[in-house]
Amino acid sequence: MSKRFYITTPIYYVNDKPHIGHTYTTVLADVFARHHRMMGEEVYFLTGTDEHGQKIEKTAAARGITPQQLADEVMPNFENLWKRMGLTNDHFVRTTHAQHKAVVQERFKQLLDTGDIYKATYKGLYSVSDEAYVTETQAKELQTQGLAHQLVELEEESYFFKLSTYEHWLIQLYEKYPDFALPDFRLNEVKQFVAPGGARGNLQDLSISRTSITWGIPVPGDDRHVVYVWFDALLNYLSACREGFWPPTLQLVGKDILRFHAVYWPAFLMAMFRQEGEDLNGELPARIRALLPKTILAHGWWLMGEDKMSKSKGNIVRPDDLLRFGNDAGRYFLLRDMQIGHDRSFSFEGFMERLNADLANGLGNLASRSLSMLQRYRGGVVPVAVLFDDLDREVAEQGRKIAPVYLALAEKHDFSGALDHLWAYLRYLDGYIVKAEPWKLAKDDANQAKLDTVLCQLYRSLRATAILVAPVMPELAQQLWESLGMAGKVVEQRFADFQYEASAPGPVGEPKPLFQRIDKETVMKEMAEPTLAAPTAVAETPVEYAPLKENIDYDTFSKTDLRVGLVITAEAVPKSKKLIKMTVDLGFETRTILGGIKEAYTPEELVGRKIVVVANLAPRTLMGFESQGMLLAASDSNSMPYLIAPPADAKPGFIVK
RNA sequence: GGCUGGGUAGCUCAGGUGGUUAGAGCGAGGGUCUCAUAAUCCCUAGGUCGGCGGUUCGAGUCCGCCUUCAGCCA
Repeated sequence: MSKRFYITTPIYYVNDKPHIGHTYTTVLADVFARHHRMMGEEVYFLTGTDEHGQKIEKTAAARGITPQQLADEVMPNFENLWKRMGLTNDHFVRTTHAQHKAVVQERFKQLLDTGDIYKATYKGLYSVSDEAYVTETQAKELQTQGLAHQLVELEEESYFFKLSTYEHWLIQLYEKYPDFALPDFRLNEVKQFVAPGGARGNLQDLSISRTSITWGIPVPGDDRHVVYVWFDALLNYLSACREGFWPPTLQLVGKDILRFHAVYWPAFLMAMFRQEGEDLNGELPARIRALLPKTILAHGWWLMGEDKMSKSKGNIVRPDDLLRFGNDAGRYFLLRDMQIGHDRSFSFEGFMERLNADLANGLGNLASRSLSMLQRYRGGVVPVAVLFDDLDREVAEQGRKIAPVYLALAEKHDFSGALDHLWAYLRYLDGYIVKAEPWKLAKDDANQAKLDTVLCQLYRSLRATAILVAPVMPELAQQLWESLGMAGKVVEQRFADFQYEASAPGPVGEPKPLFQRIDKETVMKEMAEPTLAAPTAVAETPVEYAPLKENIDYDTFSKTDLRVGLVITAEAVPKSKKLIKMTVDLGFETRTILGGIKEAYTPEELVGRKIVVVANLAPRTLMGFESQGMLLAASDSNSMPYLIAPPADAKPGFIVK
């Protein structure tokens, strides 16, 4: 039986709109899956959606539909995207699947029976505005912002998972099997969390149920409770596992959710799989280790410049931006530019430069010139290399090494390094062509054997490249494969069977451009057009409609004095996450106004903008500054604020009504 | 505040255990070839290797302090 490879992505929250982060994780998983299939392994590739929780419940209620209807409606945002991108996930799990619910309930009950889950009272600080419990750190932050009044201490009955029981085994897992979580600096963070400074007894038990939510999986035997997020979500990897594939070989996660995957998740599994007589304070049994995921791989984030992406800054990169030049181009870029584990800033220009340099000028041009010479000088029939000088020998040597080195780097999860290495080789081949000058050899009968050698080596190198990059760029690799006169599907090739010097089967085809060079300036111009006041287009995900407030009469409304204002200066308020301090010209006077829009707008982009101001609002002091008014912005509870913008020719001081 | 990890050419980054003129890719400038997708190839970057001090015959490379950025602290 061949080796098995079970790879997962996190399940994505259905309410989110897919962005480059989701795309990156899932593409990465797809590349791994394809790569391991070409290694001859049996692969099971799982992704899906997380569909429970309060947000879904609320949004659905506001729209007058059931949470399930809402989930059904938005789930395709993900599933269809992956289909459109040609991803090869073997299954798409939803936490609303009956199978999943059954497994969660069954496991919950099991752990209830073993005493790993118990009922108690949950106490914590609850943020009224966020409708969620907050952490100590978050609470402190709110207090420094003067928002302490939003916090209330709340108590509710909850089921707890005895996380503390597994501290010893967890620490052993990290110490003895450091490849359990990668990269190593992320594992360190996990260790610090479980045992800060090596201290024991820091793990607190985990609340895994809620009575305040109804949209979720009922706790077996106590349906006032619903299973809370992580015990529900993480178990998808178990509930949707295909027979015979357990445990997961590689689980991809963003760095933000590593902790849940590297602490809670193995602890849940330890609790489920442990047997009588196994000492929780002794050695971690090898039997248990073998039932836990082999590796959790945490990747970094795509940033815009220094910043995280945010919806209303208009700097969020959507899958379609990435797919603008084709699926394969996007895939290549994601894999080549992101070093796994590290953050990376995205720029559209960098994206295009990478594609031009590597795909058009690099591989595309090399294939084009090689194939064209094979056609022109040898009628498309690939000759056999017979005569080798030092340069040819070196090229052959490099050629034989390219696949082993590439595969070794890929084995270490380093596709960026592998592609980098392969492209260095392609550059080297361009140099080889210039040194060998096949166009001169062709003119001299005495040099025909030498010309054969050069053409043959180029052919072999391209064939190796087509196979190696097939998991990353399946379409482009197939096209190259066919141009080289090879039959069948390149993805059906097996790395182990590959031989650099294998003979060529058939005449090569006409060279077709593998990747069309991008005219950067034209594209940038096109993209610049539609960006106006609204930073991004309307979200595709359903808006969360807040319930209407009670009616008021006209007189009440007319007491509000709304004015057009022009932002003259703007600066971020130090130590505040949200506030920006602005000087606003109201025509008849100038005001200082503070607005909580820092997450959505930078001070620079505010200057010169016209906004709408509530001009007769009593002044209020925020973070030590007096705000003499309030600005108007639109949002739902999911989105960043969108500033309300008067038309360009409205003058400061105009009344808005 | 505690614990990590960074600050190296315009940009993105390499630089095991200290040792001659600090490297790569991209971008930019100049030149070349003509098989090729105005592609290739060659040359060109005068970088106080964040700052100060120390150890050493000799330090991006070790030590201390400072500064700054990022991550984790349920």
